[in-house]
Amino acid sequence: MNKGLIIMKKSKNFLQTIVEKDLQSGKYKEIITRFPPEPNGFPHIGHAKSIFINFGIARDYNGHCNLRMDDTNPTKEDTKYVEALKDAVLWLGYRWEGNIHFTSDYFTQIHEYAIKLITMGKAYVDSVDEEKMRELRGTVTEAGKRSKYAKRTVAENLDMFERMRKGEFKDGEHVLRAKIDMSSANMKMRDPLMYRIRHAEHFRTGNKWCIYPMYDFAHSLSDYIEGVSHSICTLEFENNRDIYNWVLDTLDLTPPRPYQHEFARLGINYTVMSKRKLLELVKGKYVNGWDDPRLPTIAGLRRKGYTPESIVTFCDKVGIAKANSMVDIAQLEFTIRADLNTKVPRVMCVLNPLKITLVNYREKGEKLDASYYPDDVPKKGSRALPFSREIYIERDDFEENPPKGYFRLTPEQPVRLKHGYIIACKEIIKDINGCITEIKAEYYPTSQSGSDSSGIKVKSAIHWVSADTAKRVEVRLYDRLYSSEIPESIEDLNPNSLKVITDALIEPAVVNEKPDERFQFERQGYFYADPIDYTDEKPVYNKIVGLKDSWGKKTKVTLQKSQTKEKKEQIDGEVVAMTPEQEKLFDRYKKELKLNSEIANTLARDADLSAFFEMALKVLYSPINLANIITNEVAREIKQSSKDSLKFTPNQIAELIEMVDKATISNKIAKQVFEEMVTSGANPKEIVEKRGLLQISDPDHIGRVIDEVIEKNYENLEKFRAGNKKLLGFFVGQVLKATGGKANPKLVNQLLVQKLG
RNA sequence: UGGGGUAUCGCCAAGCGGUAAGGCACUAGUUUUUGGUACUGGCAUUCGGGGGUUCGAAUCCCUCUACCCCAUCCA
Repeated sequence: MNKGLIIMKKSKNFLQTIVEKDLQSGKYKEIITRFPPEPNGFPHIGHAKSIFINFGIARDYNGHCNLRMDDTNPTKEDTKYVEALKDAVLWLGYRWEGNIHFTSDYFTQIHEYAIKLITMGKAYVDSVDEEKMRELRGTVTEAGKRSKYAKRTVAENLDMFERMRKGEFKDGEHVLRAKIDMSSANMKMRDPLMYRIRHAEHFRTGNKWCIYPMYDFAHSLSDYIEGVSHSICTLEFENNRDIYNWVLDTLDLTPPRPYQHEFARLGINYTVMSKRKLLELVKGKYVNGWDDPRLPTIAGLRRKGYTPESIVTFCDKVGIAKANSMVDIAQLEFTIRADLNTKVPRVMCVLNPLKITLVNYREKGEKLDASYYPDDVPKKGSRALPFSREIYIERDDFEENPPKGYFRLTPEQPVRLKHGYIIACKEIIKDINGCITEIKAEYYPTSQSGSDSSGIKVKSAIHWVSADTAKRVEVRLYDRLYSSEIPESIEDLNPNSLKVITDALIEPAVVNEKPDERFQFERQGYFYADPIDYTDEKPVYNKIVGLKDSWGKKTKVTLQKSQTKEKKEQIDGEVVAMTPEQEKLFDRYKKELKLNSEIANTLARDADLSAFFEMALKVLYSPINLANIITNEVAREIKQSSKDSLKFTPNQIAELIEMVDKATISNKIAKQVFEEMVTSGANPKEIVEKRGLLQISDPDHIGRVIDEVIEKNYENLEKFRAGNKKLLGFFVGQVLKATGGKANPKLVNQLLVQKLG
């Protein structure tokens, strides 16, 4: 892997956090991940993200990553896709551990696990048809029902399952289902299918099996069999996590076992990523095959000229999180530009030629020495660049009636030929239609690049080729595939996504010397010698990406974005009404105990909470403080664990609040103490005593600490005095930190305000 | 509609009670024989909305809203 270029992000993503925690706690001694695609389509940049995550985490934490083909559906999968998947991983620079794995390698073991589940009474053979099954499954709001076949005995199930395996039944006649819960709120848990009959030839196991395990069953077990520690997948599998856990838990396997974690899949605007849509584009010949450079497939990106490093960098830069997101294609384009900028030679190629005759130049040409790299790219190399009386420049680089701010050649404005001379326009030749066919110009003999003594100032240097030696080449200009940011259908395709120029003119060294396969065509963009269609007779270059073009942007009609970001008015929904009992409680809390409405409301609506509160209140009559901590802190713990497993009691909470009331400890400390009560179940007073958490309310003491803090943070003091009042919080924090959180924060605040003035 | 998720700048994304990181995009300027690159500066008084707790809240509590996923014998 190219070490120098890729600078990885500093901040950790949530998966790395999980992995580190698991490593630290000793849950796993090695991190094992896997990249588990189904070989039923060509990998795209979304797969690259998954590859980056799985292989990347394995590498970062000295573990390993398996490449596993999830081949449980013989009717869809094919070996040609496994080759494409292998290529993608390798090309991106990753190596998998050992051989490639296949879920089909585990069919025998998975089958045994299925039998075990049947024996445990946790799985059964169902024999209803598809339609009936759907009906029985219920809906998201209504519970489902089990079919009558769920009552089959273990022996019967064993027998039926064996007959399924032996091929005694036709497709769809029977299935094996896990016996979980037909009324589960999670639809995925309503007795999910484990096995179905498929009399089809599998590309690896041939006709050995006619029953195949379903994803949920096979995937969890394959992960387990491979010793995977972190099973990382995309968000849409969140609901499947319950089955994943169910399978591994009920089988009671020897630990350690894998756990599933989900991240958001990659979305990029102006393109599509779904297998279905990609297939449609290829099948419908909207593009030229899976490696069409306009496609976001790995093969396409690769053929277009993207480097693997740039794609890995891109994956790293967009980050890994759980929010559905749509990354701007500009981000990808930036990454490849940044990569290529420091790597590839600059050459000149004229896409749309305009002939220039240098009327004062001699008949015989000359060779100019031209570096392949600009000064800011630390690479060496140059070529002899032919120059002659007749040259071609880009049609865009001449304007008869230039707009304001135009830097290139005009009747009045001279321009430099990159690596060559300065020229000035003398005469414009037009055809009968008024179309410019040629420019007669003069060159300044003393203006040669590198030894210019002409003293002429030009606004820009343009690219060109010498007419006698230029080579004709094909250039394929690619633009984004879709013209709409979030494409819906074929109608959104960009009709100009491919523009082929068959007669571009390139300087000869590019095809003769072939200094590289990727180039920057000076002032235009990065190009790649097409790996398939390129021949010495007919060189073909693909446009990888254009250069940033701030002139083009300026001249284009500025498409205005409505910058009036009017805040959308948010309509609040109805809050569920209180029951009469709750209402009564609410009134008492509010009127009698003087709690504020919000606290009273929360308390009154939650029976567990109010019960806890009432008990604490009997011990200590300090309704407001008690209610506050109970609704804001205790509530969380009550919600998480069932009431009885709480490690602390209402008595202890009362005890804690008593200390707050007496100003023995501050609110801040009270929260700290509470945290410890939650985990250890110790008595609050003991905690305070043991850890010496008594509040410091001595102004002199605090004052001394403040002075120290101010001294250490002189810069911030300046800023504060200059008007950055937010910094007060910073100072309070520092003082509190210095006293181990024990200083009385109110006092700290007061004193700080005085001292900072 | 039940369940599971997610909301921090135009687009990504850190942040885990104490000064709202960073990148892309945008923008202004410097350098430049690429209108490129590089460099410098500007880009969130505010974290989906509203309340509450706290000396102090993007972070804790309550509540509402929006979006995504789940009712394939696909993965």
